[in-house]
Amino acid sequence: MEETRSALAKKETAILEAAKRSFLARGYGEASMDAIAREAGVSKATVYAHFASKEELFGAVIAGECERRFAAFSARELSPAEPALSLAVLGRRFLDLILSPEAIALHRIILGEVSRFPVLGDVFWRAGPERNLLQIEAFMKRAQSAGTLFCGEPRRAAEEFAALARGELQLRRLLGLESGIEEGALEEAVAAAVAVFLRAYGPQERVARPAPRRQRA
Amino acid sequence: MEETRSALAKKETAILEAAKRSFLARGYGEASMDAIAREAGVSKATVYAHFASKEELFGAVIAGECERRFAAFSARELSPAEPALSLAVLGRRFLDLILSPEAIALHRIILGEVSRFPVLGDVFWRAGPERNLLQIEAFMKRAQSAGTLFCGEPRRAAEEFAALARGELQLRRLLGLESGIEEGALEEAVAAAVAVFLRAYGPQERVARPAPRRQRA
DNA sequence: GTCTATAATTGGATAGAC
DNA sequence: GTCTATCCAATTATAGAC
Repeated sequence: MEETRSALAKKETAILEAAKRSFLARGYGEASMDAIAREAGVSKATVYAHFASKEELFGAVIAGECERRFAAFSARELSPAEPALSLAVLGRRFLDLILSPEAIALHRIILGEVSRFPVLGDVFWRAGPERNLLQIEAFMKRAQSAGTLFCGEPRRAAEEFAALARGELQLRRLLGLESGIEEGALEEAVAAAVAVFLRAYGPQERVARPAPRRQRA
Repeated sequence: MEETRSALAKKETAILEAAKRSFLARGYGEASMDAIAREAGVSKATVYAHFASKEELFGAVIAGECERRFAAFSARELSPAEPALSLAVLGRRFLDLILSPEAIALHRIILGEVSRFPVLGDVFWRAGPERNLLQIEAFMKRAQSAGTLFCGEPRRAAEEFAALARGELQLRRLLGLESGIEEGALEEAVAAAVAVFLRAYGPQERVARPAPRRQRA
C-alpha cells in the first residue's frame, strides 16, 4: 500500500516538476503536454489521468509555485530600534525574493496569461505582493510604536518602501536587461531606498535649507 | 499610381490594425493569422505578402505600438518654481500613461513574450520607461538648479519619484485587480507620492522630532 | 498583389488493452 | 493507473491561378 502510494506520489510529483520547468521556461502556449509527459518519464495518458486538462495542470503548477516561493518572507525578528539597519535587511530580503530568476519567470508567466486565466491575478497577488506588504507593514507599525519612524499610515509607508526598493530593478529584470547579477548594485539600491525613506520618515532632525529664489512682486 | 499606393498602404494598415487588436487582446500564442487576415478583410496570402512570418508581424506591431504610445510624454513646460504643483501634474501624467488599458495590455504582452523575443525588452525599455525617466530627470535637474529641490543625482531622484508614483497601482492593474477606474484614488496616490518625495527632497524646513527611546548603557 | 485551396505539422485529448 | 496508438481540430505557411 505504501509502495503504491509512494509510486503514485512520485509520478504526480514528476509530472508537476516537469510541468513547472516547461511552463516557466516556455510559457503556457509553447509548453506542450507531449514534452511535459516525455520529460516526466510517463505517457501523455498518465498525465491526463492526474490532471483533467492542460489548464488544470497549469493552474496547479502556478498556484503551488506562488505559495512555495513567497511563504518564507518575514520581517518578524527585525528590531524597530535601529530602523536604518532593519530596513536595509528588509529591503535586501525583498529584492532577493523578487529578483530571483524563478520569481522573474513566474512573474512573466502570470502577467502574460492573466487575461486568459483571470484567477491567477488574485492567487499571485495574495501569495506574493500582499504577503510581503503585510510583513513590511507590521514592521512599520512596530517602528512607529517604538518612536523610531514617523510614517503615518503603516500600510501606505510599506507600499512606499517596497516601491523605492524595487525602483526600476524589477522591470529591468523582467525585460531581460542586466541579467548579470551585480552584487554591488543591489546593496547600493537598497541603501538608496533606505536613505530616502529615512529622509522622509526617519527620526533625524534636519537642517533648514535655503529658501527658493522668488520673483520680485 | 497614387491609387495603387494608397490601396497598398490601406491594406498594410488594415493588417497592422487587425494584428494589433488580435495580439493585444489574445497574446502572441492565441492570436491566429487566420483571424488577423479575416479581421483585416484580406486573405492570409496577402498578409504573408506583406510580412514574412507571424513573428515579423508581431515585432512590427509591438515596436510601432511602443513608439506611438510613449512618444508624447513630456515634462518640458513644467515650471520648477513650484515643485509641488509640477510634480503633481507630472505624476498624474505618468500614471495616466502607464495605467491606460492599452499600456497595460502592451506591458502584459511584452513581459509574457520577452523570453521568446528578447529584443522586445530593449525596444520597450527605450521607447517607454527610459524615455519617461529622461523627461522626469530633466525636470529634477531644472528644479535643482532653481534651488527648489535638493535631490542629489537627478537620475536617481527621477527613478525614485516614478517608483513612488507607480506604487502598487501598476502591478494591480497588470494583475487585473481593480480594473474599475477610481478617479479619486489616482489623485490621492499622486498626492501621497509628491508628499513623501518633498519630505525627502523638498525645500521646507522641518521641525525636529522626538528622539527615539534608547536603552540605558 | 491578391485570391482559393491545400499541404504539413503540431498539439490537446481519448480509446482500448493490460 | 499506465501504456500505445490514434483521432481531430487548429494553425502556419505556401502553390498556383489571375
